[in-house]
Amino acid sequence: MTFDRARPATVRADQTTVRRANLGGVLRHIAAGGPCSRARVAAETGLTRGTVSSLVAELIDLGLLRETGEDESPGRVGRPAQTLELADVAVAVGLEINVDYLAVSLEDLTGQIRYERQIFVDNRRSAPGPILDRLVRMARHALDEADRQHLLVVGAGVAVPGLVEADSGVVLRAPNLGWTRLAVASELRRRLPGLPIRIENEANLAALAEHWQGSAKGSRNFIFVFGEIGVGGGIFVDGELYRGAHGFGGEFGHTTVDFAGGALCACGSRGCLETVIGQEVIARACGVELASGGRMQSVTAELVRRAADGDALVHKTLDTVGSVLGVALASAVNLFDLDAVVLGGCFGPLSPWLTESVRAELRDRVLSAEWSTCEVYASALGELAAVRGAAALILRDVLSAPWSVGQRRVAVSEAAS
Amino acid sequence: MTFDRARPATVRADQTTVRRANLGGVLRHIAAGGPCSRARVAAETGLTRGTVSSLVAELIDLGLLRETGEDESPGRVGRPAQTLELADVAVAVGLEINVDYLAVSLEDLTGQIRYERQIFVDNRRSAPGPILDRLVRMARHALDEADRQHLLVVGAGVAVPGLVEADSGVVLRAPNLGWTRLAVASELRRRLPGLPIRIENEANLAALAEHWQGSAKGSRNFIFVFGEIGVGGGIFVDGELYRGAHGFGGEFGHTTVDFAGGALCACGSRGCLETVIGQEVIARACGVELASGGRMQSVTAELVRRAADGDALVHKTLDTVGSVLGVALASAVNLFDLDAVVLGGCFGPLSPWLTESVRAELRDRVLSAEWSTCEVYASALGELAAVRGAAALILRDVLSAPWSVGQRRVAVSEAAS
DNA sequence: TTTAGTTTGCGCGTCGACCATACAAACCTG
DNA sequence: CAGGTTTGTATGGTCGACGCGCAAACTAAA
Repeated sequence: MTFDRARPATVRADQTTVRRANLGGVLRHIAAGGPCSRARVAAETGLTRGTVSSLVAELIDLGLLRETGEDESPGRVGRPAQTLELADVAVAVGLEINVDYLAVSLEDLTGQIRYERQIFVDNRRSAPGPILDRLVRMARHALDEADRQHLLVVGAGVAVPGLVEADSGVVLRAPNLGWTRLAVASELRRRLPGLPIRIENEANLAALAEHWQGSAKGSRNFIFVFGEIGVGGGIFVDGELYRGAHGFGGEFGHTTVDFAGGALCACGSRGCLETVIGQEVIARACGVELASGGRMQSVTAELVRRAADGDALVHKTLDTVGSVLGVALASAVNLFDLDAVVLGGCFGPLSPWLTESVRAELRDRVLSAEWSTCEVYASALGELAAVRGAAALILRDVLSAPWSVGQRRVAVSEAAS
Repeated sequence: MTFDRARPATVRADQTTVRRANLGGVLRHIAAGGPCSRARVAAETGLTRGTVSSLVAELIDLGLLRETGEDESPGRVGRPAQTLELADVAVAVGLEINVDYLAVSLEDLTGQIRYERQIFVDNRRSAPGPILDRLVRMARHALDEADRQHLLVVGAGVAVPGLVEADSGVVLRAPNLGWTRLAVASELRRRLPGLPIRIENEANLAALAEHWQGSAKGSRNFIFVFGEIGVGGGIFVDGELYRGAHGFGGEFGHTTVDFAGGALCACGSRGCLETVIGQEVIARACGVELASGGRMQSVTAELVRRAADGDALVHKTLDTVGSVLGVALASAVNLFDLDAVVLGGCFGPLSPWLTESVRAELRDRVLSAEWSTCEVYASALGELAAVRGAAALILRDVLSAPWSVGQRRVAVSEAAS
């Protein structure tokens, strides 16, 4: 092969590299460990108190930290510590485009939701343009609300149910919306100039949300499984969302589970996991009618009701679903060496009747099960996961690159005008 | 969950961090891009010529770079450039423990093999102690040879066919050797004091070797599939070996391919890929006799011979093997978003009769196939892959942390005495 | 042969960032 | 109220990269 000298192997390191690394380090330390004094940050990071003071001053200046009075613990000797915690001024906009609804949220660095709206529309019947227009109107309302609450908007994340090329922000394929090769990021940037925007797959973002504020808060390596009409997946590796070479990673729903053929999948292939344990398939197997145009949540609710009532057919079906899911998960866990599984989408509410069979398969089939058990949890965020993840995507950017807030601030104040 | 403040979120950055990053950056730039002048390195990395001079001086001092005369290209104006290239002084020891042989090698930073030995022994019949003793004797011979060639040994990597806990250097399970919970790293360190030693799974190391000097040289995201009695896998993500939470990642051979039950696997589960396309299974399906105690390579050779002769049964079997492999690979590619597959072990020589069906399944089943094709290659290193990977593991450490060579040098001169 | 032009590699002063140290402020204890 | 303790800030020192200038070495052309 030929070497491309154009792309340098590593970016050159610099004094500013050091400063940025430590700025981020201190901020993340407080974000992960909770309120904390300068002296304690210094002791725990290995930096000097002086250096920490300087870094903290800059972070306060950026609007990311704030001093919240003195440490009041009784019996403490010495000069009282000034407690530092995350400021709740910086917020990100979360946007979600889904098959039967649009959603927007405003979430601050501490994980508090400051604003939230959801409207139900059948996006299968609309062209992309009007959908994006409607989404932008919702985003503008959120920006106005941020203004009213004197919040500092640092960017917007967008969740899309499809294959997203993360770098370019192009949705390559969203089968349930009927989209192909749609440049969502640039379309939105044109309509919301100055606002940093990132697009991601909804399952990935739901995984991010579960890691940010949900069931996977303590886990650095887990898979989030997202049951809807299709089955999605989002994988965390070493505390970071796994994207892969082009950002297509984590496509768990198209794991082959029927090697002998199987039903035709929306992806064009056969025997995919989602043709066996997709929500519609489960509903049909349980004898639950799918009202045309009816919302899928009501189907899930009906399944939960019957399962709770002890419906034998539902129990049997869910046992099988759990087993198939567990077997497919075991293969993924063997490949990724994960320590948790989070069940989301329709699998969340149904988890009481799924986890046992999932656990059993993981126990039997994961090679390292003897030395590291892989836990199974239900989603803590439910339907909100994807929107929250969309906001969290941007908030995590802030945590990893706090200095960027300087530029973001300028950009957004222009966008609001 | 509770936060553990003990482990700092990020290591603190420092001026030495900068120096080290740039030291590594310059070294890797030359390693990846080939011989190069200081001025060119400066232009391509973004560092100043002065800074590059200083860094290069230190790298030459460490024995990692050398000046090799002037650039002789005719018609060049200006002062002639002094060409820099990797020095061939720093070498790593590669060690391999396998079922029916032990191997050792000495490989320098440029990828040249400076020494190599392989002895055939049936390690299934020996206790771990004598095996390690024998391996250590082979390693000592290699160290002597390094001394004779005036080479600088920077460490040793060890390939083991089993589940390895990378951090601790404990082999948790090596079914074909009958090992459980064996602290290989510390055993070897005791016998070879002062020599930095790292243990890894053989498939992971074979993947590393293919990336270092083999078929996957240009690919940053690929899976290496290793067909032996069992089926192993090694995955590269973003140019780095993927390890996962505990170092157990990449266990591709235990992907479930028979959801209806299937044959019992050595791992205790059923329906694993290796029960369907393991080398013994293939041989049996092709009607090739397995001489008890005979070496597996001869079986592969026989299969290749028959396939080349046009044996219909072999062709049909390999078609099926390729399809099953392809389907399992497609699931892995959907999860990891890879852009290449490398077939190794017995799949390497058999690849002419496998790749087509593997490619077909990937084309049909990989969700992103339309936008990023996943190439299929045969291993370039064959049986040597794992030993070479073991050495490469250490050599990559040197590339990513060149300053550590200072300490390594001292350590090894003691070990040699 | 001389002169101009180009490129390379090195030396020197500057700047930015962290460290070590010292010190004042604030609190507890007796 | 004095002494001890802890916190946060200020000051000089060191380290590493940057920018600039310069000598060296070579080509091209008069």
